[in-house]
Amino acid sequence: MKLPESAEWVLHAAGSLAQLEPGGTASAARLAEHFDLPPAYLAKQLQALVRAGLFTATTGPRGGFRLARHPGDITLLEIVEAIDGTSPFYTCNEIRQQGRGAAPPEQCRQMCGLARHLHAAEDAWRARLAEVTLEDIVDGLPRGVQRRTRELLG
Amino acid sequence: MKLPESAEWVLHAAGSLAQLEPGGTASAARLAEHFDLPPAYLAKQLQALVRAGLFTATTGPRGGFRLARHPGDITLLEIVEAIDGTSPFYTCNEIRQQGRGAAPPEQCRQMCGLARHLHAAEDAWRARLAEVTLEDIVDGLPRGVQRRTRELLG
DNA sequence: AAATTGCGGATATCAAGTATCCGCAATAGC
DNA sequence: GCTATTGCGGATACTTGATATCCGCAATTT
Ligand code: SF4
Ligand code: SF4
Repeated sequence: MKLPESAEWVLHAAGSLAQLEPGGTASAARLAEHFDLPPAYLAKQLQALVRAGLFTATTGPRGGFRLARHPGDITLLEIVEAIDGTSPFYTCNEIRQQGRGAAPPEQCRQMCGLARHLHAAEDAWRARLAEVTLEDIVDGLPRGVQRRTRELLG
Repeated sequence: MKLPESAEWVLHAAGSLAQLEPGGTASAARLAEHFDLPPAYLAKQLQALVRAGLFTATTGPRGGFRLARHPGDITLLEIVEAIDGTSPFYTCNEIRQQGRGAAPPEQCRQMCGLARHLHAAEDAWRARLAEVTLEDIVDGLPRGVQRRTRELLG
């Protein structure tokens, strides 16, 4: 039950892009250097954000990644799910219908309390992440950080 | 980002014990048979609940596991954490302080927005699971299930 | 004493995340 | 056009944690 470390990476990458002037672009190599991360692997993870429609990529010199939408329109949940997927933490394998204590199917029409509560908890997690946008993150930055990011990355 | 399958197993095992008469006991072998699960591995996972203080184990014939507390006093969160641990989904590795864009330490006194929101989401998940007890689960069972569980497991 | 059961350790297997490399296509600048 | 830069996808290792089994030992019931 852990987010892949690459989730942290892309969250920071997205946060950095959001600090640039609108439409600002940074290459995978530049971002890897900025955070001291393995360039090849980071590049591969960033591609997942492109597939998810959060980043736009351009090839060639002066190319790289930029946000596909306004920072206020990209939530942390979208970024996390682009890397980690949308499959639930808890998957009910209907073990109550197997083995000696197998319950008859007519008792399994609806999800039991276990599965319901586990999914509800998961929804609470997702809902909380869906409330926060990249713009919120940038706005919460300490004074001077954004200027520095632009200097180094821009 | 997935709960181990064994979490599902012990949740069902705990739920089954909660359906027995107070203090009711079932061996690992019996529970494995009940749900058609690998006996050796299930036994090992059940031991983790004993270490967590949720189950009490007795050796010898007619021995096995029973709830250490009243079902109304055992939450789903405790069961999940006994298996999955309490370490956070998101661990901040302070990557903002590494690489070319390393931020000066005086800007890193407090947790940034990223880490704060990720942790808040996690807390929402935990809080939701902490609200539900085994008693709630048993109470929500369809009519007749508890009687059947007692017959088969008791 | 014998059978049952939990406990801890050692070990093997499997899946997912981490990490690298390659060839290819697209683009910018000359 | 030529070249350098950059993203893209596939193939391939490596590492880690979860799954799974087995063993000897201790405790308890009969
Ligand atoms: S529906 Fe509920 S009782 Fe049935 S297997 Fe899923 S979690 Fe268990
Ligand atoms: S505190 Fe925030 S900015 Fe710093 S490394 Fe952690 S998540 Fe990133």
